[in-house]
Amino acid sequence: MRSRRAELVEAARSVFVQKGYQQASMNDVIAASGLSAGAIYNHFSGKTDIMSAAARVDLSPFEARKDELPWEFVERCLVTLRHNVQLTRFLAITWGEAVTVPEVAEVVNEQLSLLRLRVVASYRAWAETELDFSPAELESWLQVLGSAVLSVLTGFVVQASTIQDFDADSYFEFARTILRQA
Amino acid sequence: MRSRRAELVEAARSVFVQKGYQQASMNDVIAASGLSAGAIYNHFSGKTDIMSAAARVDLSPFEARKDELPWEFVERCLVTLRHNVQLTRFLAITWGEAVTVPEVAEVVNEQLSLLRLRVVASYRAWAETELDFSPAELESWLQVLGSAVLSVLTGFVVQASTIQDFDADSYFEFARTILRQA
DNA sequence: GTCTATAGAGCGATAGAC
DNA sequence: GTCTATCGCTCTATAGAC
Repeated sequence: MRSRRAELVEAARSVFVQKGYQQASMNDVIAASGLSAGAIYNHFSGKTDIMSAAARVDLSPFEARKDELPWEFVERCLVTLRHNVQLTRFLAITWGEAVTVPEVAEVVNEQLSLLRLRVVASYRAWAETELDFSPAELESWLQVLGSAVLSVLTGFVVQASTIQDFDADSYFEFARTILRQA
Repeated sequence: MRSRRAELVEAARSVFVQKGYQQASMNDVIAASGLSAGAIYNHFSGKTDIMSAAARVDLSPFEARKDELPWEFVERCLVTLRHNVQLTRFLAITWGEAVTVPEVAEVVNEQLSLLRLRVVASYRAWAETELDFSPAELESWLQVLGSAVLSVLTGFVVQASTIQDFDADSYFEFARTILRQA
């Protein structure tokens, strides 16, 4: 059974994704939770506190599976985003909020850095058995590829959220081209 | 000489980039402009109106020059962003705001679509003299390349704004690799 | 076209009962 | 741990003088 705190975070997130963090009022969050002001403030110190908790989305769908090739992993991340419009919207909102709210910035930095680590680890494991790089070459190659993958993922989120006639198919074709060129 | 309206938009933008659109109050904007509430509301119908005006940033640095190769054009866009941290931050904030504020969404959609058109036009002009595509192949290739370039640019904005130890050099190396593979 | 003053609503957060 | 009631403040926007 889910903890009350997790329940409140989920309610808050559903409000933030519709209205944005700042335009959503605590009354909105309270109404969505089905509880009362007192209940919320017993679990969170204030609005910023619940904002940073909401920003910490579940990253378990963005974890490489065993025996999954690096580009399969990344493409699965993209597919997850494509099929979860609410999540994609929420990420775009959150990244914008991170620029001006330090508590959100901390969470976003943490999560994007973790995602980069996972991507790099996936490519490293593959490269060590399949490619013939010197250690220095390998690290440099991994840095560049980390930038590439993060760009593919963040680019998808921004464009899918803001461009009206966004062409996801062209985007996937581009992504596949990038990811496989080892 | 700059119009009063443009002056007010500039003041508003300097506030929004520091505090975010919603957290900035009209009093903040009024103070930054050096004028008064009455003056602002004489030129704008309300806060949303001045927000959408501020979101419409100057795109003239993101225009291809004559005889500029496509990847030179895109790399110059990246360099412009790299050297203008305030602009990069502001774009990240604005794209987040676009998700929940229709008036901002309209501007962002318009500007990113224009940018894509410019990129595609630049690559098309080059491809027509240098490459040997059939018309159908060319259009498909341009779509994919448009996605690639927009991803490079939006990815830079998001990562530079949110990742603490963002490595711009690796990013540029990745970008150059992408853009030149025709 | 710009000013000052303020209306009127909504905000985040708290107190105290249960 | 959750409730209701409410405080004190800030917000956007307007009115009316100049």
